[in-house]
Amino acid sequence: MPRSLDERWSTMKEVANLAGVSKITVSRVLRSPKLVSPGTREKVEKAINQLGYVPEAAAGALSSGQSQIVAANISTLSGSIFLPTINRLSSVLSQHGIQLILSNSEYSEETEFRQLSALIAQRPLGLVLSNAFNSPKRRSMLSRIGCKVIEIWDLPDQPIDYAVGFSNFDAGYSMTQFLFDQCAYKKIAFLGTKQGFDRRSEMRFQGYKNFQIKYKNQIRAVDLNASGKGSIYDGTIGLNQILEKWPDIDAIFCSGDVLAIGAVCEAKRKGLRVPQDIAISGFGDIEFSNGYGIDLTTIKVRGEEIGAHVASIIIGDREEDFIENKAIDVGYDIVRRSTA
Amino acid sequence: MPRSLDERWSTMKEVANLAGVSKITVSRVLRSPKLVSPGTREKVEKAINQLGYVPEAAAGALSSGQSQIVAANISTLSGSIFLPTINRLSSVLSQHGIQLILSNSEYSEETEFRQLSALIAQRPLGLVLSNAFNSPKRRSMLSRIGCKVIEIWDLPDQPIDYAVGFSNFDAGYSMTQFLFDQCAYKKIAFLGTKQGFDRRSEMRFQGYKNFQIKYKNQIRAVDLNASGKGSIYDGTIGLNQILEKWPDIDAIFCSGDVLAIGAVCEAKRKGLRVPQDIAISGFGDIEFSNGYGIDLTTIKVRGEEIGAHVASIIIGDREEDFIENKAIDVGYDIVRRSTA
DNA sequence: ATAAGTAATGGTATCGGTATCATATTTGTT
DNA sequence: AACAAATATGATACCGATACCATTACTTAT
Repeated sequence: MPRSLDERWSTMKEVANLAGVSKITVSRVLRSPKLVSPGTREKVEKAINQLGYVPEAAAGALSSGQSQIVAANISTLSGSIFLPTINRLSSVLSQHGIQLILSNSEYSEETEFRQLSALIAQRPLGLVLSNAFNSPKRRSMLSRIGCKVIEIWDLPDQPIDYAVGFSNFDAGYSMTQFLFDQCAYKKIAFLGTKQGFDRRSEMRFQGYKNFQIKYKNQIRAVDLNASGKGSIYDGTIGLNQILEKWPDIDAIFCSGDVLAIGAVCEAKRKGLRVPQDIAISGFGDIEFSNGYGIDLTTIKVRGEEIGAHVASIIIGDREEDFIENKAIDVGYDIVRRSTA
Repeated sequence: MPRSLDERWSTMKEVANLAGVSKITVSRVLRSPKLVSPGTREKVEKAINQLGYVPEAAAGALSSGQSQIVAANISTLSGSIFLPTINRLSSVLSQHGIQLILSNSEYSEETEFRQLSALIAQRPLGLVLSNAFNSPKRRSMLSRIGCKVIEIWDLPDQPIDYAVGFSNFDAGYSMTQFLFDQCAYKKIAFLGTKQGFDRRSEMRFQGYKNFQIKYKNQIRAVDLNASGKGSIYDGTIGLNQILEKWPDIDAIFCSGDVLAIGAVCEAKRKGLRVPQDIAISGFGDIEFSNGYGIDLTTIKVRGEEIGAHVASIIIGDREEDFIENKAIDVGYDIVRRSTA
């Protein structure tokens, strides 16, 4: 039975005394029960239950030089794009008794550096980072950390350690190709926000551009620098800008779903039929892209899969997969719904 | 400068040697610099930078009996309802050098118990719980933990320790009253999911019921037990069930925004005008309630505020507020948009 | 029968900080 | 000038686990 507020938690020593064994035997019961004879194990387990003993992680970490902690620093929590990844990661780790420390740099490099120090102080088993575009300073800091560093959501050319994600360039290229070949839209525009802090949208634009150049199509792109948020409202603005500049386009590839949804709403408001008059596609497959009468054609990112891979890397149950290449490309899916 | 992979991180002792002082002085420079003379402090700081020293949290925690960790166990991450709270909490704590461990019970009591043990092992400064409805077993487990236990998002009758949230009962009552008095809808139905694992919806229903009884209005409620998810699809089903049972109703109060959005879409699909033919309100003010051509009338929960209060409690910068009552009611806002 | 091996357990040092108390120096008071 | 108080620093023990090596009791192989 656990103790009241002002008392201390019982220690391994106390459990050992109660069970009539030594500390180290208690430790073995908890960490490698196979080394302990069934009889002894039972005595110890009984003592543990009786005292409500919960081992102190700090002591174990200090002694073994190994914490049971994984730290994740992600650039944003609000947009909820990382949620499926975090969710899966947290759930798998939890099954292995590993805790997840989450910190959120809110797209600020300075904040990230400060937080990184705090995370290093925990001597985590692994460090998960969503901000895959590394400055040299950041790279050199991270390469010396001494735990598994896993960059997620994007595939940098040279992973610091491991990377799990997909290529935004490919995604941009594929969607353009899909619109052009599969759906037979021939005049495709790109609508995006160039956010200084998130170059992924830019990579998708490069994919679009590359396809267009390859097939000698005209590049029509509107860059919504001003807002930089990719909001629904931006989508409405963007649609109008594009129609003004190129009245003859038949499809718009938006760099994000929220933009796309804004564009769809605005198109409908103007009396345009989607996709007959204008087709619109997005990126991300956020929770609300499907339903609400929107039913967006988009690219689905395999967020959960990323989380599962990250967990595997940390737990170390599939080292063999990484002998050649420490980067895993989980790919993406083009989901055709009714807007394109 | 930090070391390469196979080396150890430098220790406080090494910093002390390099600076020509004792360990404890280094510790003071980091924890209470005011106790150290400026000259010494400078020497030590120089040594810290030179070695790239980052203190080991586990050792500090073990020695002081105080980790710099707060643990949060929330019932779900997917719905993103807790995100603003977690986000704010994490950001304030981070400024104080406190890390947030997040775990997710996925609405399973068994999982929660297992995770709670793992969290206790960290000897956290505070334990934040979203699952405010306590079984006696859970209560007795939690009351002995020995750190600040903070229940969030709801206000239990008897907080274990602290509570920050709002009354779902009041919210249900207020919205019904608002629809009845302010908006002058006289035949109001309630559409909800009774999820065995989340009794908050049920509390809102009780609020609705109480108001209706008080004003001798007929209680019209449809309970979508089957799905239990409160999905968009459930909303469409629910709307039809209600219209079938009570064709003359003029407003529906949905227990959640997603349900409400489903109901709005279905109403429009059937050619009903919202709110003229039927008014619909939700609960939660999720990110997509506003926009998408939905523009839902709903109850906005002050999630960020909850996070801020929780952080204050943990940091302990406002003990005075809690002398009388350890529960903080942050309230909620009724947001009138175009669906009611 | 003896050497070698395995299983089960324990003793002791140690991880890297902080608490506590002690000491030395400086400053302030009357 | 003498003593108290404040400031600055250090010595030592200790937090609660695990690592490492040692020990004992039994097996198994030759």
